Amino acid sequence: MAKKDKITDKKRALLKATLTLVNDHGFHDAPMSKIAKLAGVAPATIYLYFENKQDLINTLYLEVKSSFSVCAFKGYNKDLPVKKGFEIIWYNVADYKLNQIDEATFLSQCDNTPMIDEGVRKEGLKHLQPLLDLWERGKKEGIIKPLSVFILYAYTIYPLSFLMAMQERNLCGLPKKVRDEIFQATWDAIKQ
Amino acid sequence: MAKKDKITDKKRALLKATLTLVNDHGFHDAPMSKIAKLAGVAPATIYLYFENKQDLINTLYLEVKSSFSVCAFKGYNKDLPVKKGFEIIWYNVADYKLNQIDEATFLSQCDNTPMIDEGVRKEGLKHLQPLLDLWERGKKEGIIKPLSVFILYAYTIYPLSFLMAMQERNLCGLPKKVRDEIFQATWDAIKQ
DNA sequence: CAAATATGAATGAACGTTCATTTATTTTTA
DNA sequence: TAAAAATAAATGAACGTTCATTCATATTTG
Repeated sequence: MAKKDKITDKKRALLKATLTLVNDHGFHDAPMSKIAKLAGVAPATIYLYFENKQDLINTLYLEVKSSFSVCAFKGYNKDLPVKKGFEIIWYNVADYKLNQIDEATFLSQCDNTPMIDEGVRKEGLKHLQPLLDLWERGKKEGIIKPLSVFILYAYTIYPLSFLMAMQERNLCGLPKKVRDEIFQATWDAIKQ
Repeated sequence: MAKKDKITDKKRALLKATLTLVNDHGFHDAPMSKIAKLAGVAPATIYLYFENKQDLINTLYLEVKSSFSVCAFKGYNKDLPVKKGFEIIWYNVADYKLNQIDEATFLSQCDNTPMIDEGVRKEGLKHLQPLLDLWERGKKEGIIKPLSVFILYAYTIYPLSFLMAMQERNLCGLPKKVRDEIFQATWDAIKQ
């Protein structure tokens, strides 16, 4: 294995370990010592790859947010009809939230605590632009209600976070048939 | 002032201080020393009213959750027609989330981090029973889609948490007219 | 005055971070 | 190419600080 790859490997192991521990116990109950141990590395080694704990968390946040966006827009292009395009993105997001549970749980936690620096959080929002554009087009074409993007987001993407958490606690299963019902509810909420 | 009331006062001050500090910095960045100082009390005094920090947090959670429920069902009774009853509850919840911001923010944080013991969290859910009963009746009468309570919750109550957070960050205003639009989206999502 | 209430200082454990070394790898030299 | 030198990567122990909690003492109350 080339030298460059090895470096990346250790960094990745640290990010993964942080994800796991923060999910299980929260930011401040995920001590650097445990992160290091789980990543198979000495505590001091973390500081070769990250400035400090906050930098580690911020980096992880942007990394995960970015991978989320890549998934969200797989198979999507802006020339598709509004409903079809929305359907593709929505199911992508649903798949992500229900399969990449660790990553999705981490993002939920970040969105609801003062864990992430506000600037970094803004940075992570940029990835969603294609969806905002799609909504804008849908409104112009009279297909989607003239609601703000925040409301559209609150009713199409955000509920999935809740359902993911419920599934994770074994309170609620979400097979394909149910996901289709959920999509219908989503569409009913935002369609004109 | 009677003795009993004084005790209650100090306890209340401690709970309020905890709420504020946890909202601003998160559970583990809200040290007992600062909680005590903000409540105008010596650190040791906390332990006269609470077993330990986790007990303080759990108590606060149940307290807030309970006051939330009281608000949610104000003016509601189970003999109202399904849509009317739902409308009353929904607007109550919306008012709570948009006015009692500190309490609502705290609950959001609790719902998305491992801050609260799982047992205590289950305890806090019981208060919502009248809404679950209303949904059940709505389904029987063919007014509401036959979805699980989790999905109904995800599409009617949960989005308000997101919109509250956005309003709090000054990213989005929510005047009466917009709240009415949001209610319409909610109803479209769950109505048969 | 005795019981209840409250205190501030003290305690030990745990934390993030640093630092003097060691170990591994790469480059230079003969 | 093989030994020597230089550099990079990684380490574990140690530091100063902060934390939740306790305790001996003081104040308030009935």
